[in-house]
Amino acid sequence: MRDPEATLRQHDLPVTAQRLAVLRAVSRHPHATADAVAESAREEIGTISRQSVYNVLNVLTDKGIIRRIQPADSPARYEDRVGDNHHHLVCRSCGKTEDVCCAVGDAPCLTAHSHHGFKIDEAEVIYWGTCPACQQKPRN
Amino acid sequence: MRDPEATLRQHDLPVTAQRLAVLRAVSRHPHATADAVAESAREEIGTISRQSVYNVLNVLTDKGIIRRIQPADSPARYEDRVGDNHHHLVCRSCGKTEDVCCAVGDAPCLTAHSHHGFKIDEAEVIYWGTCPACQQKPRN
DNA sequence: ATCCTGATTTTGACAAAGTCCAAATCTTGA
DNA sequence: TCAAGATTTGGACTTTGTCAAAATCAGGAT
Repeated sequence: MRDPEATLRQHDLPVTAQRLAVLRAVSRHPHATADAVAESAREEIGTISRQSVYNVLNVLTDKGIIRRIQPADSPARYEDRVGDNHHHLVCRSCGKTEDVCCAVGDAPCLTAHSHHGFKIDEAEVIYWGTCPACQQKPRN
Repeated sequence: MRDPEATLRQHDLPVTAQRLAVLRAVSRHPHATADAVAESAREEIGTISRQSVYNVLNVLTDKGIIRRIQPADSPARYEDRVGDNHHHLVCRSCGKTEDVCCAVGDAPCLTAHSHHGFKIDEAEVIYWGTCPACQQKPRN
């Protein structure tokens, strides 16, 4: 993220230490959970309440400044890479998450066309697998 | 589901009233939540503990007899349509869920190929949108 | 048909991830 | 510098699900 402060102002959000810290934490740690964001933010500004972390993450998500992803069996994760339609690759065993550029973003199966009368606005793809590190470890 | 009892036996699962009731509930109500399954099962057999509902749903899922889907902002949902690679269409507003046959199941973007060294075993797709009923209602 | 053994069910406590609310504090614009 | 409205905080609470121990049940052997 270029300039967190400018980003906040552009979206008419008062600039606070908490918001800057959370925004930078998300920027530094793509796919971090709220908990991890809180930890990272605390390293920067000393202290921030759990509720504020959620408040900030929610408002940033609502404004489209960050994106929330919610894979099964994982708390929500956040990233500041927004505006493209990239997808995710998640390790079933440890939760490690990687970005994946959709090779054929406009393939028929991913195009938001009408089905059952729904107005479709997004096709979300999650690739499930096992990361290199977990492939080594004995399967528990 | 053809014969719930036979299905249980085929998987070496002792047949119990609770398992039959849960299995039939999932069959009758595709995409039902654990809570909805419990309600439906109770209509059939009078009473079943919350824990048993979870026990049964978990064992059936582990055996591959039913499938669990976990869309963002929704409790887990269950369906007995397994073995094909169909995807889901979910209403952002009310959670209504529909099955979607992937038009191009083997499109490059959905093929489980290697990325970042991960061993990929599944590509999960969720289409997000607004269902017909919610398109009518005023947007709150 | 009855009994034994291991599996299943039940009950109640517990855990994780978030949200709600009211009071205190801070940002911003005048 | 100040007031007004927005943000932050702390604590209680909710939802969804799991853990553990005791009670009960299913299925095979007698």
